[in-house]
Amino acid sequence: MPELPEVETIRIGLQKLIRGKRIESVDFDWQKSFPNSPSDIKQFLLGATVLDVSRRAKVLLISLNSGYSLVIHLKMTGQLVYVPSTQDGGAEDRFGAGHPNDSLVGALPDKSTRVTISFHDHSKLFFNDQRKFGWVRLIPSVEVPHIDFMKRFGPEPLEKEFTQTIFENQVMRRSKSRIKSVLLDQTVIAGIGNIYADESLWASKIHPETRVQNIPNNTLKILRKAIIDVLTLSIDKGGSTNKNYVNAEGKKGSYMDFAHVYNRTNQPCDRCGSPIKKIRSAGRGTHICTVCQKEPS
DNA sequence: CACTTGACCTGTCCGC
DNA sequence: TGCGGACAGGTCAAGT
Repeated sequence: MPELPEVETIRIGLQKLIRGKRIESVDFDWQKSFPNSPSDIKQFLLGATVLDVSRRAKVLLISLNSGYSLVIHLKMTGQLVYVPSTQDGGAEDRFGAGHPNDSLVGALPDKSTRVTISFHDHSKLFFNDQRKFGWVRLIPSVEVPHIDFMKRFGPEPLEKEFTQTIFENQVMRRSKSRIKSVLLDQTVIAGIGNIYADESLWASKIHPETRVQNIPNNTLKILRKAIIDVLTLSIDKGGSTNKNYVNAEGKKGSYMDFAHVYNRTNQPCDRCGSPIKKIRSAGRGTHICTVCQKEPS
């Protein structure tokens, strides 16, 4: 899915676009994408107004004045795209002049649309998901922080709580594991996925298969800073569009233009010029510079 | 324990 | 051009 920077980019967009809007109707195409009962939806979603859009890890939270929140996970291929009503600039306007190349979505709904939320002003929010792994759930807002998976998330890497001490304590909980799998563990740090794990490890010159216990403390300092820098830069660039990520306005992110290893197999390392290699680590495709990132002994 | 595999799904790309 | 297999940003459960 979208990782932290992509979800955050969507959050920023939705906050601006849908806050204060009243939900008029909801349509589904794929029951598993939205498993709540029709009566819950009728009672707590229809007619409700959007209060706020927030994020925890890779989960998006849309709180409503009914006391419920829409909790959304985009997994691998989810998109949340807002389309204004035709009166204030509809699909033709948006995708026609101006930005012909930064959009990936055409007229909506399309074949991957799973849920459509229509607002009172006739604007719409589309939840698209090619692979159907993503989901939307309606949950009482006060219960959201107590859901199992929400409680288990580690610290937010871009919040003050992500101190060097906390970071070291968290990764050392898995001191015998390989660093790449630890970075992907959402209970250690929230929000890092495959792209940003690879980028952070390249930036700190750590081989992904290194055991955490063998990483010196000063290198862990560099790694924490690399994680923060990589995620911050990506949010600044509107996230990474490798395949089908788009923001709330249907537009691509440009972080892939700044990536040093991810999806750059055989291209020269930006530091030393030797070709980037693709290996498998933690069961995932993993990109490294074999010269800069020394294999653990 | 740590780690891998399979499952959830659809689509694309690569080699034959 | 067609076909089979590998692979894709995430996460969970089950097995080694």
